[in-house]
Amino acid sequence: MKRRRSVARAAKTKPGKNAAPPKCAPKLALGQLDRHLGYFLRRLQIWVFQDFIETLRSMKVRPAQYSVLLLIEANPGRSQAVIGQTLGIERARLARLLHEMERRKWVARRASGSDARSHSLHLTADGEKELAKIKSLAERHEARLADHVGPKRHRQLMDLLRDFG
Amino acid sequence: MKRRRSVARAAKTKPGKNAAPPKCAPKLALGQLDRHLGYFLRRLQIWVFQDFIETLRSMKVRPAQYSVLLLIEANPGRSQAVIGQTLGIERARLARLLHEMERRKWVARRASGSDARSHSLHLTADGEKELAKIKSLAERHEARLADHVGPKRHRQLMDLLRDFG
DNA sequence: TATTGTTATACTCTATAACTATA
DNA sequence: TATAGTTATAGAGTATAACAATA
Repeated sequence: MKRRRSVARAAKTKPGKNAAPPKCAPKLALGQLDRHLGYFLRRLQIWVFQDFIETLRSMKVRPAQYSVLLLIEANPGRSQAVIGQTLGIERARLARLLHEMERRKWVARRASGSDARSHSLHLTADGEKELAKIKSLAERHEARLADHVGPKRHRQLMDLLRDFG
Repeated sequence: MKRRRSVARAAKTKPGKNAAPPKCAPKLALGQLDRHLGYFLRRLQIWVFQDFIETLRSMKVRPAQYSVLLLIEANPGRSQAVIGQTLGIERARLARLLHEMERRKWVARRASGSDARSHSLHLTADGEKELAKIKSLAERHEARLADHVGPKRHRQLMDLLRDFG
């Protein structure tokens, strides 16, 4: 043993794959984990995020960005505070997120008429055009998800989760 | 406006609350978000993690650590590779996670008899004692979760999510 | 005094690369 | 050559603190 303190210093020799290989599942006992809804929720959530990110890689859009774009589209002119509260995104984080989307010319922050402190958020023409493409990829992702869990289970989960909260 | 470049430099005056206030929900239109299972999955997942972390704050145990402890308890002697694959935790991250748990004297890494490269993982007596406390707190969290979504929905979600995968 | 948006910092988590010891 | 475990680093995401402008 003794494998510590002897490390890489940006030597760069070969690519070297390190990602978790598919392999056969080892099938361990889950113990108490089997009684935690959060565990199963999280397993599926990981799958969803990975598939979403993979499916939308060409557009370089992450789940949080996508949700912000959709919310601005459905509620143009609202403030950052309201968008952030609805999605549960910290206003500090949302500020940086929007800065990036402004840089990409997808979103415009205009002065609010009623309150000089707040910005009113809008999609640009470019943003709307790009969002159309993004939405079609997101639909492809959703179809894959329905296929992954089974169409019936997909519908049941949607019903259960949507009409609470 | 013009609120950029004029910033804090560890001035430290007052605590100042910055966290998202509860407030009344602004009730925005969700648009296409309403058709994405991942969105609702994530909303609930965020609630679960926050409640779990809060409930187990006194033990300083996070969800990933908890899942590793349970899996070692249910499968003593297995290797890091197998534990990590089962939980979907990168081996790099698991190594640091276990380093921390070893420091706390909850987990012991022993040499494997069959393969000198791998470690076999076990709970220490201390680890088992602490895990008992942790599990009782985790049960309290699970009860709160059942209360949050409703006992019936909790059971339905568990059934749907458990028997797939 | 409180709120909106901003920047900064620290920590967790994920992903990847590179290294060692061993197979 | 491949695998198990380690360390390092970079990027998201979360949480918190502090600030300027405004209410």
